[in-house]
Amino acid sequence: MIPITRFAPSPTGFLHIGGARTALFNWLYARRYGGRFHLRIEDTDRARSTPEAVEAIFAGLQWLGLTWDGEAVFQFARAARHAAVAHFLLERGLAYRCYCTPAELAAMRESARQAGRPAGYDGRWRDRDAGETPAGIAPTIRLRAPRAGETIIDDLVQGRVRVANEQLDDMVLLRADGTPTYMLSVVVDDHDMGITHVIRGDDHLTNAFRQSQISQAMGWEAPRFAHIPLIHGADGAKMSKRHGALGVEAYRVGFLPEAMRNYLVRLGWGHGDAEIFTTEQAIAWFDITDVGRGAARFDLVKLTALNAHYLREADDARLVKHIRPLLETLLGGPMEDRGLDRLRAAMASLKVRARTVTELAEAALFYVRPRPIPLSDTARQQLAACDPAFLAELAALIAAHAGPWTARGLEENFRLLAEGKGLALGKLAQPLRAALTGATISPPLFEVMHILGQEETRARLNDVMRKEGNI
RNA sequence: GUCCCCAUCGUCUAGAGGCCUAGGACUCCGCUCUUUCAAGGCGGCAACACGGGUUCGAAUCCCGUUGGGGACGCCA
Repeated sequence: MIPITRFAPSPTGFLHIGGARTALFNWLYARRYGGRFHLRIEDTDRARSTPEAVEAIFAGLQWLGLTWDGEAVFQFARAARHAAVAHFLLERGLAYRCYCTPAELAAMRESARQAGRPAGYDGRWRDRDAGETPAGIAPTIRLRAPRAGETIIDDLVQGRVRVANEQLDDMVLLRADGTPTYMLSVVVDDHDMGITHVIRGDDHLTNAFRQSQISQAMGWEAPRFAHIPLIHGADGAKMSKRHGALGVEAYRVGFLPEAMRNYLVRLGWGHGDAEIFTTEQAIAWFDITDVGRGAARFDLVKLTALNAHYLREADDARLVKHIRPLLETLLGGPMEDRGLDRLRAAMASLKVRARTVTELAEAALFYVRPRPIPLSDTARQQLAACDPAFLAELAALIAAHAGPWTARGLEENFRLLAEGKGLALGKLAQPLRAALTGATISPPLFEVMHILGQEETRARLNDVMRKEGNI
């Protein structure tokens, strides 16, 4: 069977990390078996759905590279079809009108709970005559669900799960205002869209029982279900929009999409000892039946480690482009071409030292800062502890540097000086590093000097000497 | 309260009865390399929740306990 999957978020907030993984699994499964992956926006909650959230979902999926087939389906637009299905069931006697008020239902739930019974609707309108209908109350339409027996789901992840039908109540299909409920809409849309595999969070597992009852009533074959475990936060509880989850856009600045994909797919799924692999490999290896049943915790530290890896692998020009806006924000203005040239030259050794794009930008900042560059506290201390005469000596060496201004040539020169004075190379490298980068840690010093150029190097050292001399 | 699901190092996982004195990754700690910091290389700490079965043999199968999670809406 060629799978047709779907990701069906409700646009009531950002696309959160758990939703992103659900989308990823659906996408992976469809790709793996040459099927199709659809996007359906479940916007039937008119009060809470927003166009901004729809945009956030589109943007989040696009960022992750999870392209969907065809046009996104907006569920609300199909409300008439959903209502028609409800009426069809009503006519067949497979559904009925219920005239309970919300207050009555609340009281029902309360007393059921007190009595230790399942807290659902008791079916009091299930078999009443039409003549008994109260005036002035708009009814809902409820499914006439089976009362005996059990409903069984053969879940691709959870295995065979069964529940006694007496645990399930007669769910509302159509609200009093005539709009369909989620439960109905999902079943109708999945059917109409030809969805073969419903891959979603296992918070929907109990919904699957109800949905399969609707399918049954309509005489439709229910899709295969695969309920994947939720992602939990660091506290071990469900991560959701309502509970501490961040939207994927919160990660877009600092993380690479390939890192996020790799991280997310490893949450609940693995392929032997494989830790770092391409999306193509993931597609080739992925199978929904291999997904584990235990919930996984979201671990930012590991995501960061993965991101560091992908940062090192990433193309230099791409990263320069990526950090440019961050840098311009830090700088408070546009960057000169000269700065871009420096970044391109420096990126190779900058990127191996950063774990996030944000860190990368911060570490790159000294290259593009206008003089005099600010010094960190530790850099300042190192410089203050330095004999001004020594700094002058370094400056002289720089000014007098003959031959090509290359990392290698500079290193040779400074090694000679160090040897002549009986000093370790670090003794002269550190004050220079502090002066040129404003920090005590940086990419290799002679590379920095090379990229900065002789003039800038000389000037930065001078800045420091003047200031130190004035102390 | 009722129902459902889950349970291997701190975290993510490998493991589908003997290959397990339980493997990998992240974290942490050493060592190495080294002009700083990284990266790299080498090494280390660290787990089958507990109790019963089944079996010649169980991390792997069954039952129970405990712990965790989820669902119980005219939300999705």
